[in-house]
Amino acid sequence: MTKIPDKPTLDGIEARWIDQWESDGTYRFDTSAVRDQVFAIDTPPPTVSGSLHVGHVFSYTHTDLIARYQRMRGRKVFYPMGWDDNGLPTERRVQNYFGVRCDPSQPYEDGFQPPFRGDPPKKHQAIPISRPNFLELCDELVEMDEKVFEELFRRLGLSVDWTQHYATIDARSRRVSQRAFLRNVARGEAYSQEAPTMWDIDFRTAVAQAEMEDRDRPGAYHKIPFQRVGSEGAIEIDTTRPELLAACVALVAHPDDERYQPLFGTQVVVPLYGQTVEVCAHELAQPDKGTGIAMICTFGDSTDVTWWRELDLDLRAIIGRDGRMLAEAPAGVDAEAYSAIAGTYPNQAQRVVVEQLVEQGILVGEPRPIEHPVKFYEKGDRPLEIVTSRQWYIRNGGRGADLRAALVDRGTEMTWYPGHMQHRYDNWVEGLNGDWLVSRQRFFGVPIPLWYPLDANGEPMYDEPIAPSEDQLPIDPSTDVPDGSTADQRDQPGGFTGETDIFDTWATSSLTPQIAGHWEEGDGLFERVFPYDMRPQGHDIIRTWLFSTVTRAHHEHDEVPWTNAALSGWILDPDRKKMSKSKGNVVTPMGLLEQYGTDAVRYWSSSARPGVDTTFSEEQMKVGRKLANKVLNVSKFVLGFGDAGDATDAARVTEPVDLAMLARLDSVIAEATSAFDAYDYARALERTEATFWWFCDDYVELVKNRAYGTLGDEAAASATNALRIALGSFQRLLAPFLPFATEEAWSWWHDHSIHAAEWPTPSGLGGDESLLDPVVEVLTLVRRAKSEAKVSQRAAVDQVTVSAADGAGAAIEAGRSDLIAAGTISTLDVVPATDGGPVTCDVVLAPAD
RNA sequence: GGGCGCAUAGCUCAGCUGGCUAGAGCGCUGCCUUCACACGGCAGAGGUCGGGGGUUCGAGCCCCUCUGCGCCCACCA
Repeated sequence: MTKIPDKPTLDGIEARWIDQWESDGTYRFDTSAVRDQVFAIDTPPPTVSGSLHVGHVFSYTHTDLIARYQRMRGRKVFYPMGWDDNGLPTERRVQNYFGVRCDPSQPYEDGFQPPFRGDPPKKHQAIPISRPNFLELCDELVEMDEKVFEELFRRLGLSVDWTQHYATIDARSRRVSQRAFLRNVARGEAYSQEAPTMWDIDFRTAVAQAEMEDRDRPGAYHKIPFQRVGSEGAIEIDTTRPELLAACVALVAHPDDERYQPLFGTQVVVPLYGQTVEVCAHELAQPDKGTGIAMICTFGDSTDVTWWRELDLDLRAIIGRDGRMLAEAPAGVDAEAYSAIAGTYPNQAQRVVVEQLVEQGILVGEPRPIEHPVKFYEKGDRPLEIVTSRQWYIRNGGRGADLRAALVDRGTEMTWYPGHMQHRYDNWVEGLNGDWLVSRQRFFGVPIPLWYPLDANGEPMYDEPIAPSEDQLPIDPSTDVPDGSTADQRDQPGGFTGETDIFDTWATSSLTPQIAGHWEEGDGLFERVFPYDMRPQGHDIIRTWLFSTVTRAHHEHDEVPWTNAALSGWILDPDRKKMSKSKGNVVTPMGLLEQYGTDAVRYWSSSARPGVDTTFSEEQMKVGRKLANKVLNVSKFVLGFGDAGDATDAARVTEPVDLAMLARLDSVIAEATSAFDAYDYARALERTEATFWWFCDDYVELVKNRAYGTLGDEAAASATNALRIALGSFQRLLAPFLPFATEEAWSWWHDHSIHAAEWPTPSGLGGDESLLDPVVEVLTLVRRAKSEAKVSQRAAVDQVTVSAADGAGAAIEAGRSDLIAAGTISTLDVVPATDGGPVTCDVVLAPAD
């Protein structure tokens, strides 16, 4: 217990309590707790290489509200924190920050110093460095970034147990990720395959379906005739990608299309390049699109892949991994014609091809511009191409109806907040069109833990991968050697070669429950936390993080990884514009916390309903600051009555008015509790806050004279005990939202943290809640009379005549002495309302002195 | 093309299974420097609940329909 300050203030409150909580271990997880006592949270690991923004403050506050509530309900809260630091975003940030790029052909340089640490000049040419040097810089930058994130999250008051943290690149994460994958391989849930895949030509890596997005891009239909073989005439097709004519392997129309039925099975000649292709039939061809007949290229889009596979067509690839047209013309294609586009990018090739078509009089009419959706990697700048390569996949139902149905069912085994978010999950799973591509041709990530034997010719035998044993994990197959082999057998015929690909970041972050819970690490933690109680996350990553986590848990544990999914909404700019960057004064999360105070910013976050997109509002933060201030001031006032200490005596609360207040408080406790149980923290706050202001503005004003002792000791004791009981409840009801102000005020009369205190329960004293409304109504009418007369609220009143119906009249009688004191009233008469209408007042002010 | 969400005061939003006169905060207007709080308090003005139908004793809430905004998904000829 500390002394109540004369002038309570919110300034500097955060630093003090953050230190206190840390040294007291207030939020430390009890590792001896049994599963039933535990509330486990699968915290989203933020991408540390990204910038901090108010969205972090927003959604992480929501999780913390639930954590604090559950802790006060007596649950042992498992609330870890992770950092998502592996993967492409980190690589990109390292390149931009240090002015380097990874070139695996470079030798390692001991003690390498990058040319820059932050902000290389725009003209700077990135310096190529070795993969190990590059990874060292990744580690260095990630460590810096994580410090900044941790500082913000601590300042935000997150009740995280910081001893339970992980990073998706750390040894435990690599071990868990590799172990889970190897088990997938052993059970046949993961497999490798040489196949056409979506490919980003700038990052030079394969991309999964979940990471693709459509962007509208201008294009143009080009009408091109294909001469028929062995008969007169030509077939006209429309294409937006004339540069792929060299890759054309067939034409295709719908089998029911009468225009083309006579042509099925006949041959046509591809313009410019001369290869002969067949006219085929397939249901995916759309008669109403273009001319109703399309050219199939390997590969222009994913439909081409389907046609190629199902119609068993030739492969005539022309786009390489670097996105350029291959140097050599494919089989059957006129080499001289092809040489005009060899080595160019697709957009350059298109210009060349269209010129040739025009010069030779082949193109029919003018190209017709259109706007059409084009597939992009969500982090990429140029359209995805389709390139054939060997990749690893994990089955996710995209190629199997049974698994797909099972994963849809998993969605029904958890409760979604808000409920309609489940539609997005169903939508996504049901729309999958391939298994989950987990391998990436990148550098900073968890290595795929496999080697391949090399045959006598030095060719890898991909179907017979060599796996390490689980006790060897984590490994890096590019430096580690499989059991029974020696380092000098690496890359030698008859020897082995290491897998060079790494996992996509989602392949590891899909295992956050296993990583945070120390799955198979032998310390018994996992059994205490899995399946988790809550997965909080943004609705934008349902198709990635949420779905992939469900998939991994389904394969490994045959269970859902958690029972409740809580989805956060987005932050919108008040002007519906880009968040303030253009306005010069960038809004940084830390700046907001410093300007308004943490509690105020948390209040704004807390007032947003779960899953609802919310306007960024500094006004709301001001309101929050006001509320936090009020908590301090009313606490000081209430605790100023009577003895110090936390003792209250409910038995001494005897006045009907006081019992009525506690009855109202009981209702609010019940409402807030059930709202929190349904993850609706915003409703809990709204109900609590409204009642708290009513308590401060009306109830306290009404009874404070009595509390001072003007009506005797018994009456005073009733008021002061009721005030203290209510104060203790309000402080605890508000504690999840305003952890700092409530802790401060609580400390004035308690020895232990409010955040370890028990969630309030209804007093059950049986007061009549309806009693106070008529009393407060009279108080308001008296205040109005004074306000309209433009006199001080302290001004004396000679006579108040209240007209009220029976019930209201009785209530007002119960509050008579408090009303007289609060309103400075000499005579208060209550008369029955003649028409049973609302309470009215005739107020006669005392003459001014 | 399929799916989902939103539309209530000038602004941001509550209004949970239909039920007294539709609420809050901000903003606005007026007043009060009252012994917890001027980072304050008191009071006031302000709404045909997006349009149109329907069910019902009764609709902001349920049904149909239209309009506008936003999001998710879909094979890019």
